[in-house]
Amino acid sequence: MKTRSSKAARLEEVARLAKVSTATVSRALTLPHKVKARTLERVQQAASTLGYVAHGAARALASRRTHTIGAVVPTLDNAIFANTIQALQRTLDAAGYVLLLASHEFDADIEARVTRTLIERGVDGLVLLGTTHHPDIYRMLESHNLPYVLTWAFDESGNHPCVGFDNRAAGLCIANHLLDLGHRRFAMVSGITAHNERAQERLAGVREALAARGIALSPGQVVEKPYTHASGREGLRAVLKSGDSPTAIICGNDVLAIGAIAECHAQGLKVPDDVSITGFDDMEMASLMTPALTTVRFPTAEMGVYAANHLLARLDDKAVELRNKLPTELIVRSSAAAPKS
Amino acid sequence: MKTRSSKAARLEEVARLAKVSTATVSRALTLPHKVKARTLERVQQAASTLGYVAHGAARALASRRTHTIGAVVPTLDNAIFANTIQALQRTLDAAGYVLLLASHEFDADIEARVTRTLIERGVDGLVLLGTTHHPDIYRMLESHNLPYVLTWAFDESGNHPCVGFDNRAAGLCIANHLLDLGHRRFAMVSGITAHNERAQERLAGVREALAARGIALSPGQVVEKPYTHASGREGLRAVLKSGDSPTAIICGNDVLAIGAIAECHAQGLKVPDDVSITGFDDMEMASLMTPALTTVRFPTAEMGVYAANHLLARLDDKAVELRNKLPTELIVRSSAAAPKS
DNA sequence: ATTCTTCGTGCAAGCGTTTACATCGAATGG
DNA sequence: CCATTCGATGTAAACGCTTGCACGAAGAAT
Repeated sequence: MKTRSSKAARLEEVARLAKVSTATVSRALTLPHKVKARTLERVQQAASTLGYVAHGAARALASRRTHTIGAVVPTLDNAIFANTIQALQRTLDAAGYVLLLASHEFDADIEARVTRTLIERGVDGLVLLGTTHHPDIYRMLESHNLPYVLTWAFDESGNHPCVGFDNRAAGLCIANHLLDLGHRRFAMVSGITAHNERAQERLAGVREALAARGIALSPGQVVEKPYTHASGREGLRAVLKSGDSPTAIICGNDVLAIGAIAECHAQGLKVPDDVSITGFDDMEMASLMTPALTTVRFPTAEMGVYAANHLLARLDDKAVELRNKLPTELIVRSSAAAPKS
Repeated sequence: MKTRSSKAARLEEVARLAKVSTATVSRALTLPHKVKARTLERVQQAASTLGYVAHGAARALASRRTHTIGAVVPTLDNAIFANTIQALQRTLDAAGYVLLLASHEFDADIEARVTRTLIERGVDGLVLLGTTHHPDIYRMLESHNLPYVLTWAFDESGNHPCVGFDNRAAGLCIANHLLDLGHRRFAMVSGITAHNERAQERLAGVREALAARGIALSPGQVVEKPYTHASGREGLRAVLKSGDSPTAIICGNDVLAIGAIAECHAQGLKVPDDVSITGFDDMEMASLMTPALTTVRFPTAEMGVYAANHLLARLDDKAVELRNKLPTELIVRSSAAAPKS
């Protein structure tokens, strides 16, 4: 390997040029109020003429702080996660922190491995997604005494700091909306519920609302699919084939719903005339399509901001609330209407 | 601040437990073939019982390698960038590298600042987007002798390693397609061209194709807008208002095109019957909407993979091609058709 | 004027690894 | 059987910064 950083200036050289000790340079750069104005100026001058850039590893080793926050997400391919990460990154940046990012494509073992890698690379805090995680992850967080926050999650046990939504309430809400429109024959294209309490809760909420009106979802009326457009199409075909010809199809998120609507169009079905379709999340796309999607809005960017602020506060030893449940909101658009006849 | 990592085991403790020196433990963990099988086993056993996790900063300081790659992108809110980043992250992870991510929301000064932050935090290589960057950025790359690669860019000067597409050819291609369909009255809702050679090239390509058939784009027929859905709607209104009632509107990317189509629907205009609309990028959404979007496909995930492999190869001192132009492809769908009358 | 603070700075000891170099025993070749 | 090489391990010096402590000067209090 080539010798790197061959020309990069070190603290010592800045010190020499400014005619002070390395300690003073260090202080001038990180605690400017601790040095005399004149000295500060000399140091800044020297640093800038040498193009000095601090050596993060050395700094981290000595100070035991990396000013880095790690985030582990399933994927960035879903715009809704990307949205949260974008807000997270922006908030961290404003506070002088940097984002170390990893994804695991919904695989718990990969998640454990990449989380370990992040901890190893050195993070001051960690943002996780969901409440269900490999036990190794919690063990590592524990033994490193690492601040963390779970997002897209509301931990009922109260053991973990978290920020999320009430997915069950969201499920209830959308199902009630469809019931109120007059629907009685339902199907659901859910996300994969295994190891995903968000999907579980949404489904449970839907079931609860239907049960309250004496309607049950038979196994054939629920299919589980990964959160992709293609799966939305497949899911729609599957529930249609199952025979009960539902008038309303509740999709596990907007991505599935968009796929489902595309498949309806491909099959010559009109939405919402022939069938009503709903989603969850309210991604930006939801309002732009034709028909515009009826869905439940989750303030995802706000969640990223909250996660960042939560960690920043704890790193500053400020008090913070342990858990935060952000409000969701039913967004009525045109993809769901009263059933015909 | 609380004492962190209080319980985290260090190399020395592993060494003591395994009854070897710290040097041997270090070697066992990073160069397993350098130690005897029996010793290796003892060390691994000790490391695992102590739950040892290496201290990245110390490792980085001593070895002068962080196994971290930085990426600076405009935003993750655009799915098309998220897509590249996802592929980048996945490829890096497979090679044992981690991704440090920053975004700048299309602001050159912020870009310079966050890039500096990434270098400071310690990266072995850097992925940048586009060819136009703050001079400070190139200066820092230079003085730190840092491998980097420009993405979404093809640097004609040949001074920078890069991977990208021929945006001008893409512009030519889509314009010719519309000309071949019989369109003669055009408008373009372009991205902001200042500091963005991708947008510039697309526009230039369109102009070139039109010019070849004796058509010019007047100032009123070109509006520049940020890459957001809302801007797509505004852009559409603007070009419609300009008076020439174009039969074909070329949008600077799919996001603008999606916004433009939504606005057409809102105004009661049929696409493609009343007006043809095209995009660039071929995001997944493009094929799912109604009407499906005619656009130019850019292999964005592939670009992320290439960027990762390029840097990994250079970090291994392997030879790599300096520049790579990935192929683009016209995707004909239903949002563009022959003009009526 | 004398003592007590406070302020600005320097000295030097780490921070937890990696990695030349040294060492030593065993294997190989003559 | 000795000389040479080699492989496995240990010793200890970096790596570039932060920070507790010490120190002297200057201002405040008595």
